[in-house]
Amino acid sequence: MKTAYDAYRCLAKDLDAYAMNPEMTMDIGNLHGGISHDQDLMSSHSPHHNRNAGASLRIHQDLTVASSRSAMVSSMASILDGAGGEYRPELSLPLHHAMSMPCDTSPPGMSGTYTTLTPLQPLPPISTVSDKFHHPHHHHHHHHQRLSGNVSGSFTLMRDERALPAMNNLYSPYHKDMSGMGQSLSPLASSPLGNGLGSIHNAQQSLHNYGAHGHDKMLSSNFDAHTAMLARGDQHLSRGLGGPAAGMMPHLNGMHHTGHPSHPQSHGPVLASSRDRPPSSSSSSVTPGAGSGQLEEINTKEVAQRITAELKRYSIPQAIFAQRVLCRSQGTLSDLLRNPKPWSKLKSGRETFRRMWKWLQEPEFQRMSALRLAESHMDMIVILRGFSTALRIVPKPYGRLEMCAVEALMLRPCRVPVSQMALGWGGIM
DNA sequence: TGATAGTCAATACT
DNA sequence: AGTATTGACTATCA
Repeated sequence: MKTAYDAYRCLAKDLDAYAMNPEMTMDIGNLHGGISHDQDLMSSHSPHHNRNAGASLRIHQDLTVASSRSAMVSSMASILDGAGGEYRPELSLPLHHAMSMPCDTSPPGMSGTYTTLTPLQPLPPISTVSDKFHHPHHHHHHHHQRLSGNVSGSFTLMRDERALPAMNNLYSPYHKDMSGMGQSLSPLASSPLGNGLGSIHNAQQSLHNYGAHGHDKMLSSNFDAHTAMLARGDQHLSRGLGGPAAGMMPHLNGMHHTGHPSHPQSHGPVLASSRDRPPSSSSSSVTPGAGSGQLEEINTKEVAQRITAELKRYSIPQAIFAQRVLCRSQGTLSDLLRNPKPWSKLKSGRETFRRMWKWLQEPEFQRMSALRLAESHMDMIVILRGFSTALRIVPKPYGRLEMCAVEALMLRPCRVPVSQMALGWGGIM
């Protein structure tokens, strides 16, 4: 805590200097100038139906009037409180654009390393997003705000989707007993999936970030681990690493247990073969081709079992999964998992099972990306001109402030040593 | 218009 | 805290 306090003192000192120096006094024109890089982004998205839009505006307003240290500091507090004061996952979804975001209607290209205070989007009808869900790789590198450009302004507010300890933070409460639960599913590293997606299933290396040794990491460690992982990016997908996460993938079409004869469970096929289909329902069902993702007949019972197992395995609450992956309520998910209807009897409800199924197929990294939304889209970086320190604001439910070295942020955003990045004080909320 | 499916939100339960 | 249950509501369809 002393370190945290020192960090605070450091910032306070900067802010004091800022307030005392007339030339550094924040001027609203510059303030807006500092943000204007992103105004097109902000205005191009509907802010309605979105409490985080309100949070963004509030930040803007708060910082606009902050002309002294106390005002600034209190603004930070209000940001933290206002943006995340209460956990409303149903409204915290769509700013996350990293890959598998089924609820996201925002245009691709917003999930850059630094995106500024972008309002959230309303949820689309479920039927409109399944394809996006299925092609998650296309939304991950764009609009990287150049910090160096922004720093020259008065100050900069950024949403930080890069640095995210998010994954670890999200899962940190859920890490208990990971080692024991790892046996519930086969840890096969490369599943010869019949749907042609097996090639991406090797790269589930990142699980170790929140696995057996992930839960007790400090924020700073999480930061580093995750950024490193993000930096590796797609390389993950082409490397057969067979890491601890290798057990994440479901077994489809009964092709499972590869290399793991000790697997205690025997799963039926997720995708029903043609002989399993009820004759009455087979007219629109096809055997899934590679990447078809839409027309396959899903073994709902099997999907339900595997989703249940995965949620248990990683201690992911139903509410989180339901909200962020399925855009459904906890009660709905619970019912679907416990009482899955046969595929042939489903109508629009098939979409929900498709989402579950697709989530099961996602590389682990993408799965977790889909689950870490709330924090990632509220993460922000505040950089004050002339300051060497940046504030990273992470509202509730993960509320905290972190201090970052601006230079480090600018130059090596994905490779900053943890020790330089996070001096934050936890437990502020 | 009634039957059915799908979902939510409240609430009970563990 | 997380999960299960349930009544109410809407949408769809015959």
